[in-house]
Amino acid sequence: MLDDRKLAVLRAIITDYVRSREPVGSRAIVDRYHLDVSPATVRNDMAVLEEEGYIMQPHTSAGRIPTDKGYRFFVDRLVTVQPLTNAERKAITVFLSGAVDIDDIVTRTVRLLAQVTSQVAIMQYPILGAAVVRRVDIVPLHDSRGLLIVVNSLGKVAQRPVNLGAASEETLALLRDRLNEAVTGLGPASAAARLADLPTNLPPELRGLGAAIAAGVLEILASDQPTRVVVAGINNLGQFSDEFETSLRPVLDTLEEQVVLLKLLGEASTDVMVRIGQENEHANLSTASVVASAYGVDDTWAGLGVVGPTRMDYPRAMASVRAVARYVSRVLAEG
Amino acid sequence: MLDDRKLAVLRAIITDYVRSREPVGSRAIVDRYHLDVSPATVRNDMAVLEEEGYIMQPHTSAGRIPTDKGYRFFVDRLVTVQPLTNAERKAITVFLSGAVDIDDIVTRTVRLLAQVTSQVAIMQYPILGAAVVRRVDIVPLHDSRGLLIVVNSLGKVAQRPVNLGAASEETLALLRDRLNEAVTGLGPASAAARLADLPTNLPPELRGLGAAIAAGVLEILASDQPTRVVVAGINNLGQFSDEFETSLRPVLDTLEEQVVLLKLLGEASTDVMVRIGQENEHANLSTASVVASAYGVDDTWAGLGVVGPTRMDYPRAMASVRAVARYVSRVLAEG
DNA sequence: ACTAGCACTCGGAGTCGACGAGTGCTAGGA
DNA sequence: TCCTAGCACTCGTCGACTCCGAGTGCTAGT
Repeated sequence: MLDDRKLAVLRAIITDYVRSREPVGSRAIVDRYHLDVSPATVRNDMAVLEEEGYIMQPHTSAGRIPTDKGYRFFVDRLVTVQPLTNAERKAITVFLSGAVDIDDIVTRTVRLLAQVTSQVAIMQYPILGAAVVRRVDIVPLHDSRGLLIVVNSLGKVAQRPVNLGAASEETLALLRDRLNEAVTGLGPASAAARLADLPTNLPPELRGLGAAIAAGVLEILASDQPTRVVVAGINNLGQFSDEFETSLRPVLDTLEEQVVLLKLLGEASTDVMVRIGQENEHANLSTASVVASAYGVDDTWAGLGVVGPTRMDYPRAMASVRAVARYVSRVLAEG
Repeated sequence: MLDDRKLAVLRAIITDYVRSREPVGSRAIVDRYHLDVSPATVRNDMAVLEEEGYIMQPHTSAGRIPTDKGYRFFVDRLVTVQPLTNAERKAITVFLSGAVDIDDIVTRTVRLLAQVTSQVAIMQYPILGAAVVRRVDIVPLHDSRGLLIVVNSLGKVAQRPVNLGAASEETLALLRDRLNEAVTGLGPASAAARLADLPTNLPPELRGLGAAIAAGVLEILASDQPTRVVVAGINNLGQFSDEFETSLRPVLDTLEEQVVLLKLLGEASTDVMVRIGQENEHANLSTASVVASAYGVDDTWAGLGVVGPTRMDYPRAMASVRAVARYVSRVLAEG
């Protein structure tokens, strides 16, 4: 149905249109890609491609532009993801290796991705479900206020305020030791189970406080799930100010909505996922494409990717997203 | 020089222009503000105002629009900052009071500000210089990797990776105790001084590790200064897509540059600071205005504010920024 | 000091036609 | 059967032109 030349024509149309944002005509194709046929032949091929829904004419007497379906076909069948250049790999590793903690890793990664793709980058905080608790701490601040701190094996530090009443430093030290004995080295689920028993093993006068603290730690363990999404490179949308024709308003709106972004990234696969235009569930993104991948360690994955106009350099975006996902996974595993 | 009526005319021009984004003519003013004079009289006044540089004509036969100088005069002399409505106050307190930690306070505040002003909101992380160290912790993760954690009296938790070599848990417990004895209750400066002595008070075989750890804690204390800036409400720029006529690209670019934003906010005063158009040092912001205020507790202040087109509802923005700064200061002081 | 009247300016919207890129179709050739 | 040359046709873009009206500045009069 689609012979090699037709595929070449489709590829040429997409490539040129991505570069120039202008409809591509038959003559331009034979010129720039020296196919050894005449424009008329290409026109016939284009008629077929249009019939099949891969390309369309914005106006009767204009060249063709790719449809969502065309991009999809291109991504599925015509793309060979080229690996990044050595310089790019180098830049990535250098940039990521300087990070001092998890927050920093995330910030750097998302900025890096925005920069190498010249698109808006989004990244979900790592999901740390598989991590085990390394330490629990109770820190008095002032009056009866205090802070519960939980550190896990991946270096993630979570905290929550707690009311300590009039407990003495000795009392807190005791509680702290008991807590650490109970949960250190356990995953969230088993730690939660142990916490339930904690108050019963305490002297009666400490049970109230112990229960409050156990509840606080439980909250921390539970609240680990709804991770945040970080965005970078919104300035890159500037270059497309006329791209998202109905102004880029809806896209900006969407980028502010954590929930939508989380959902987007939740669909990321271990390789590379591409959602093109209308394929996105969210109406605001019907003129946008998302390229995302999963990253993480062990069996817990979170998403990361870029958002841009459907007219996007998919091979490049896919390569960059995949590379960054791999490198950040490695950094997480090591650090 | 400028009698009452001329001031009224200036105020009318600014008010109408902010609403409609269209040049304001003499007839429109007498109609909408029932001054009891004829359009011709207003025209004479406008001629004077233009001579003085407060307003200008975009085209020979168009109405007038305010200049930066006109806005400046308006802000300095004509604005009476109305307090917020009760509903607004209520919304602010409710929204902020649900925060669980400092990160959360910042995130909520900046979103809130973006929402009530319908502009882009920016907020510097609180400067915690006056806080005292509450606890230092050393947490082994795996292999020789570990994490240093410093908690201060405001509940801010800072962390940094550290290489622990082959130290046993007992060794770490000893170091931990010594560290806490040394610096708990001290401000950053005096804590830093004590840290220098720490290794000399240790058994010889621990001095190396002790020095490494002391250095890490010092880093944490020192790195507290270059605080981050958080941005929210970029989607609100959508409504001004034709406002920043040369596209909003430069503004978006600037919003991604932490350094510039920090500098902007560094100038915030305890009441409200307004920078209009060209008054901004950064060239990218020459068509934008910044309304900022300082917030904080004790004697340490950080900045928070909004960025928008020079055509901005200054009275409203000023009132909102001031109110939010005050409420968040209160929340910080309490929590 | 204000106002009525008037000539003038100039941007915006609408019309028109030339231009050209690109098409689809048909007839002829490998 | 597939490709090509040629050609008539479509239609969007661009510049030139006109018209309209909002808004002005000025002058003379109250």
